[in-house]
Amino acid sequence: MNEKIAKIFFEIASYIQMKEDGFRVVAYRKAGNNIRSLKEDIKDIYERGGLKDLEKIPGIGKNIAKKIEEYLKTGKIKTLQRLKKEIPVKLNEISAIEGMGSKKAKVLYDKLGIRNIKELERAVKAHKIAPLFGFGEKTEKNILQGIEFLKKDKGRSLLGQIMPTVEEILARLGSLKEVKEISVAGSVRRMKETVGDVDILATSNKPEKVMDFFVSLPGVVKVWGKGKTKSSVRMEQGFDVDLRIVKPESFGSALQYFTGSKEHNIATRKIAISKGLKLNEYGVFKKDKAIAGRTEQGVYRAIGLPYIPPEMREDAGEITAKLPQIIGYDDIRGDLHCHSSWNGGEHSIKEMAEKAIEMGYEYIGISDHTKFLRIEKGLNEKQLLRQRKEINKLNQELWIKNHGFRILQGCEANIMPDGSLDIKDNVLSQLDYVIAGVHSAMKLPKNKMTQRIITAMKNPNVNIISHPTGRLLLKREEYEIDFDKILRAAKEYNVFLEINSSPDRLDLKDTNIRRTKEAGLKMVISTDSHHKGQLEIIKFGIAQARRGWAEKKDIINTNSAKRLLSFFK
DNA sequence: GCCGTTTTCGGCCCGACTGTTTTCAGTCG
Repeated sequence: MNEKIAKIFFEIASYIQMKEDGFRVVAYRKAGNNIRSLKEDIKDIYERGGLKDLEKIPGIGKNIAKKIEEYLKTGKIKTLQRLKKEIPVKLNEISAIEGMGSKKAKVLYDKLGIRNIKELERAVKAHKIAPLFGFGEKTEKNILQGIEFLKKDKGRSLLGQIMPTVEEILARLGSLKEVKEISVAGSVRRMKETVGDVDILATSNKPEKVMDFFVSLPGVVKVWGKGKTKSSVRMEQGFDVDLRIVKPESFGSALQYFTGSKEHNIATRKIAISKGLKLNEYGVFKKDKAIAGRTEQGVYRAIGLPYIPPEMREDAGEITAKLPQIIGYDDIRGDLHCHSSWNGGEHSIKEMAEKAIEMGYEYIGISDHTKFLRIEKGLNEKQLLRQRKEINKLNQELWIKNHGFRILQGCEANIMPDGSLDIKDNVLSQLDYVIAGVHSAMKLPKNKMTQRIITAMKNPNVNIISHPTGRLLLKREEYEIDFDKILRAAKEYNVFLEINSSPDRLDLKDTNIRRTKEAGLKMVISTDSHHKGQLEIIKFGIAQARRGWAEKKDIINTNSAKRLLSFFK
């Protein structure tokens, strides 16, 4: 519910912004952000304490509290409906294009009557945009590029966005006594960074009952089809879920078949054929006799292959190669990229550390933004040194010592366009480690961008490059860099590349992870948490590392703090 | 629209970058 209500307030803010740039816009955005990061469902808060408790949430006053109540009671908010009626522009759609916001959308609507992407695309192609005041040739080109980019990923969602819903569906179905076995399949099981639809597989002696339950799950907005073996629904977040019920003796082979990838399946079927066998979703067959199918392990064994983890099933050599022992989901011993309340985040260093201890970590690295990033309340030299003192003090406290835990201090310094950092070296050298990252001027030409990052790597204080290629999934391309040159420099200057676990980054991506590993370099898996709950997204970074065939030894934060720090020497 | 050991009114919201302009608005982080 929180995410849904937060989105509505962001939407209201954007519609208001079409007309005016005022503090109301900021207020609605702030409310949206605060609702999004609530630990408790806002519905529960309301049901327990009514309007009064809603108003206790920072950024939420009388007015917005009332709107939340209105939504919880009626399922809509009149203000938003009125705004949409007044300006019938699909703002969500248009502002999904990089570089497009409320103001530009307003001009396009006023001058050309453009209401959605389709009309916008037509206008761009007819060159009606460039002559408008404030627009031009470049804008036209950028819009077209943005639209193409959106189309390419149309219908796909971020894995991290849908995962909570998937896990909930699995839990609900799994709790039915009629369900024997259950598993997610498809690209979700392969932990692909974006997914089209969700496939779930189950066995049951009462399929009708399970299907009845499935199509009436909370959040289902449309039932595409419902049968005894397959049902398909649309969830309110905009993705589809298929549930298939198969016979127990075929569960393994069906799981193998529906997990894919398609290319991996073609390759495995060829292997089967070469051994005089037949592999399909019902099992592995010798002549007409099933010799496997009950379990996935059995299927791979029957065709003479080792068990291949789902994350590796992309026909990227996994069939023929000697499989590495890829990193496990429990191998990480600490998180090095975490922001604290010093950056305006919700949680103090202590709270972040407590969460890390709860997760079984041995250390946490606090790496707050530095001064160039004003909006993130970036720290200056003085503040970093003050933070150093606070961390030293915390490390002396019993609750930390008793856990053998340690807080490390880093920072995430900004790499300026010339490759310099925004913090003086004599301060950087007093931290336990330094992350450097690009947060501005992302459209530099390839050689300049490459040189910029390499210059930063040359700084002897720099240990890690955060989100090295700058991509934002479904939104922004990587910036142009010569990745091989970056790898060579990383080796020469002993710098580690980050695998950023944020579901919209996952940067490095799987193929770059593999290249990095093959170049003989180690990496670090981090969350870039701005909130203690986000420490849990490490699983998406680990998944990406597994997709890139990284082993435990390739990831430096699978080591103890002591060993880890020795890598930075 | 929210907020208050200065306050119930008057602050809050910064800077770089881009693509437009010829001094700046819009967007993004």
